[in-house]
Amino acid sequence: MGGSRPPDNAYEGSAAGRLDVPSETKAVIGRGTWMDKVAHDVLVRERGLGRSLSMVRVESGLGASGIPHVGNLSDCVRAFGIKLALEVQGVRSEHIAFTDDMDGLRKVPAGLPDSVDLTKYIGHPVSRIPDPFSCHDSYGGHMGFLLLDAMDKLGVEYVHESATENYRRNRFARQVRAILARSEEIGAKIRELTGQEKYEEALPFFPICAECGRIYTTKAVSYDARTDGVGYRCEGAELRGRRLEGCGYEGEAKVTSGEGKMSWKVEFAARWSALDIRYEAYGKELADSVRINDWVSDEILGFPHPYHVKWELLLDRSGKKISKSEGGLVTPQTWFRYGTKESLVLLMFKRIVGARKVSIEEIPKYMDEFDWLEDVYHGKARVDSEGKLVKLKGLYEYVTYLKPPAAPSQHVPFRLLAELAGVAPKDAWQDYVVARLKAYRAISEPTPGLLLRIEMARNWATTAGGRPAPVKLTAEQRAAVDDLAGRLAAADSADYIQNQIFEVGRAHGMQPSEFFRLLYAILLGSEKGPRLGPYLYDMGVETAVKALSRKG
RNA sequence: GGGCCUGUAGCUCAGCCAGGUAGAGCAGUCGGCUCUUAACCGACUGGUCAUGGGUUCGAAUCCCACCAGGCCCGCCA
Repeated sequence: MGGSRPPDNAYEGSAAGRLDVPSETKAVIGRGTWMDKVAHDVLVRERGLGRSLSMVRVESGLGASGIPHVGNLSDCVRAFGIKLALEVQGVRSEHIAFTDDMDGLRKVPAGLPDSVDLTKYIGHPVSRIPDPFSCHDSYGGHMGFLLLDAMDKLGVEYVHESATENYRRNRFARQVRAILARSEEIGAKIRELTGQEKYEEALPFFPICAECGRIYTTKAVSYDARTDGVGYRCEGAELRGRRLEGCGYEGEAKVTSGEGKMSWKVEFAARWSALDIRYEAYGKELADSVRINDWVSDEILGFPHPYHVKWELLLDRSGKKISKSEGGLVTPQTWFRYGTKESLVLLMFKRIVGARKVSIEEIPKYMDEFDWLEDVYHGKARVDSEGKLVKLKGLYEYVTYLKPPAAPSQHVPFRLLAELAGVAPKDAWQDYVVARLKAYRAISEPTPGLLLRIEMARNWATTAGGRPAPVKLTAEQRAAVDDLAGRLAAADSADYIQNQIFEVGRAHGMQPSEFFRLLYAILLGSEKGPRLGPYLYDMGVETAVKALSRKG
């Protein structure tokens, strides 16, 4: 494959990430989703390159420098989706999840336990920093675990690799030697492609300082091919606008024994080559790094770079990039409190192009959309065209990892569940919701799956929806509410309470609708709510009186 | 300096990645469910798909240009 030119020269800025389909293919590829399209394009390209298709590996990267959020996870889940799509096309495939745990800690994220003073570990490889949660062998181990745990919960298959392990076992020996031997050429190329001048001076390798243990403060200045040694000085660096002073140590690190790592500008290429990766997606913030890595892979390592898809970053609800170091991020673990795994996988599989806003508020939408997809798949919901039907069925099949259940589950709109669960009496919310659903004839008996959803809906409604703020009442309103509270003591049925509300309202010169709004404001913090008679009755007379008597 | 995303009904958005008669929810209007909020049911109203070109039998969708808002890169990994 030496001189063969890859069909898409991503480092020239052309086709990377685009989904052009050859115009002659009108037939549906695979199951008709973007993943099938990508898998198809990967295979077309691989055939053009003449590479073996006995195993087509895809890779995703796992950041280990902070609490992983949904955006980090989506790269892994989508890579798994591509693996499934490749298998649909009849080739064997494997998903490598690669943890970047040799990376240095750049900033202490907010919201971590203070059992470890992390500020003194700034610049250290995260696999050599103690775990502030004290449950894993290192900081990086903990963060990596959170991602692997989320994948396990989602049922995503992967083969885990860690940077630390790979360097220790000297898995990149051939690549690192080839890169360092031609570092001058690479430095010039980096400057040409990105304007970054740094690697005209320094080698693209970061030794871990033998003296102070930090990795980003060192500058590699020489390479001896006979000894595999890199000479370096610990001279400090700019990290996120702040100066990190070096310790001044000068020494030599072996590139073959885990005493340092390559810069990201060349490390991806080394990984692709060493692990034989044929596909890897990337976020747009890495576009420049990927262009250089493609060139390094092709020209320095003689390994035609993997096919790429570029995804837009996931955004928070205000449209900003999700940041690990700021609060309010949606972790996979948070999502699972409010939504099913299918809802999260749907979010990730639905589209690859375009930005996605990710926030807790969106969860009901994905819950309901999954149910709808399930109905479409099982022929219980109509779709306008045959083409759309094929694609939607395909999407459903991928969300269920190509093992769709024989029959749809019990469907109740999630917002209805949330509404009911949110207003339900605190000590009997599940019974209350189930009783209401039966009354609405939404269900006859709840399945375990539905009970789980009710719990998620309650979490969603009580946490994400917020609690009612105290209401300020006029003297007249207070009198009316107190009057009602007084009459509740004698209540022996839901209907009685319902009727009393009307009577009390009128007795105090209010329109019924006005009085109802007032009561909803006091009880629920909203203008609307469930039928009040049964609600107050279910709540229990004493509790109801207490709730109504609460002073604003 | 380079690149990306977003712009569709009053509001929030879907549809765009593989072109085939513009959609949903909410809001509004009218009606039904015998006082009633919720829920539900029926109907109605509402969009030159930011703008201008191009390709096509056919464009919200593909291409080019342009306007507006936002983001990423040009420290670093």
